[in-house]
Amino acid sequence: MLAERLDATFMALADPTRRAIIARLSQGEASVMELAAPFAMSQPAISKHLKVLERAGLVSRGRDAQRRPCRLEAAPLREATDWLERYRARMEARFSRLDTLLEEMKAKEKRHERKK
Amino acid sequence: MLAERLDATFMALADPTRRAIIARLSQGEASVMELAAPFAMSQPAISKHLKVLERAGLVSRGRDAQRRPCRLEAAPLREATDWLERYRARMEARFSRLDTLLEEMKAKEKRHERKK
DNA sequence: GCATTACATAACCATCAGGTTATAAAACTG
DNA sequence: CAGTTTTATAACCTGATGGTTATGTAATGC
Repeated sequence: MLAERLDATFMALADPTRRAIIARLSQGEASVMELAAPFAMSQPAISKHLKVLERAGLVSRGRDAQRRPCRLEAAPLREATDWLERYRARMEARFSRLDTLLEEMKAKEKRHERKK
Repeated sequence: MLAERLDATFMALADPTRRAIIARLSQGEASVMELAAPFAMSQPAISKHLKVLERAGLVSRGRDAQRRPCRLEAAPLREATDWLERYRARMEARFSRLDTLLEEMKAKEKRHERKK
């Protein structure tokens, strides 16, 4: 289901370490050691973060001798962007259609009804 | 700091109930009761979700008698989208520049170096 | 075969997220 | 003023997150 993928994707994106890993991987593959280097954090911690990213489908891994190179996957990023864009568009459409005014009128009306 | 706002925003988006609330609010303001209605969940639970959304700046609230109407805010949605787009673009640029091939060549070279 | 490198897994711990019920508070209603 | 509606807060529980250290495992190099 889409909802669960979005759960996993947004959850994965909600951590600065994981976003930094994504930023790094957007410039090309990297091994776990390479990814861990910039952080003041143990290697298992990075492995855990990678598993979270993998679970969300954001990262896939290959094999090169002992290394497990990580590659960024586009699909979940696209799904997340699509979701955001959809509701941003909907909101802005409402705004530009001046529904805001209509809405306020309706709100005042409701208030009136309740008072009656 | 930007990172903390992104933390809060993505974290807020990582829950299906909160995404449903955002979807609802993209069509106009709503009170807490109205937002709670579709869910099999207590009112305090919804209030908590709203507080999370508010902390991320995704939702702001007004006052109409006892009601606290919720309004969706565009800024954090835009920041989140921008972040996603940035790295998606970077990744796709790399792809279309055929860096993938260069990368594989470099990878093989490295493997060679290590073996030497 | 043995040591090394790169990574994964297990066990553990503290904190937080997401829900509950019960209660308080704030504003209207009659 | 008393009662109702709407929302917030407090106290509590359970399970998941994010980190640690210690250990296991798979592939390579000598």
